[in-house]
Amino acid sequence: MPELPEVETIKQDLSRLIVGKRIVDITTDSPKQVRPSFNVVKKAVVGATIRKIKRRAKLLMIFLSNGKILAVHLKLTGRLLVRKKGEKRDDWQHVVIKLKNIKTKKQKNRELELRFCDMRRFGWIKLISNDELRIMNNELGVEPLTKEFTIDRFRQVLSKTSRAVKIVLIDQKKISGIGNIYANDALNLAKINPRRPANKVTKEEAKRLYKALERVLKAGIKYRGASDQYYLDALGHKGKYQDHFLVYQREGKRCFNCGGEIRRLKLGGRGTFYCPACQR
DNA sequence: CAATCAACCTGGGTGC
DNA sequence: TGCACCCAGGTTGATT
Repeated sequence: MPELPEVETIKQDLSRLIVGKRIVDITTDSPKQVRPSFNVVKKAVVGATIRKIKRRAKLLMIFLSNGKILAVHLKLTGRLLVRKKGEKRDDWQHVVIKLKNIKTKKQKNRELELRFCDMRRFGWIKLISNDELRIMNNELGVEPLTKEFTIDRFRQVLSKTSRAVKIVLIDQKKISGIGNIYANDALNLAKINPRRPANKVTKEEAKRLYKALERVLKAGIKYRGASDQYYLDALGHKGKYQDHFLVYQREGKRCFNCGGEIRRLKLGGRGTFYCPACQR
């Protein structure tokens, strides 16, 4: 599932592959995923040049030369693939943004396609203005791995609620970008039970969790994301963080901290993996 | 405010 | 082989 490290990996790929290219066409067989409407988006983006790619939380922002922004959310099964024109259609390919290199003239192999693929079709591409970007930004919580995310800020977030600490970690309005995989693994690394009320996490534990979050998110980026079934980077390659999962999807296996047996429970409707022996 | 749940979708797995 | 069913989990929105 594309969380912060997966989206960051794609952001790095796209920055290298498509910045400076001009959008010459866009097509879709799933117009509901293009907002506010496919025709409005098409009118706005064709002819524009891609200036910059940014990530905010689990969102990718594609900045265009005309001042507009394409925000992309991959949700559970979205992919953004860069392919050469004419390459074989990808699985679940639903939106194609056709690109041309602005400087070179007749090199056919310079024509690229940015393909939005999405098995479950929960993802979306949305044309937004700078004002709308500001609003989205304000609705999202603090971004981990930035200087704004201090230990004090983290402790303040935790202190404000008695909800389970794992629920708070994945609440995008509190802290943004963390999803199920990295929340589970960070709690294991910090040896904290996912059901612990956030405001009962001690100062020492909060410090451990803060460091654990940084460590698992950076590991996720280093290994170019976690590919279970669907996640691929922009060139269609799998990530490798799944080979380093601490507890996620490791029910019944041994905890790397203490050798205990990893269990699974439901928390906030989602699968939660933890080691009952060392996460208290 | 918090908890629960349906909805948005599709494919993989299971049991009959 | 077919079919009904459940499950995966990011996000929104309705309900309790």
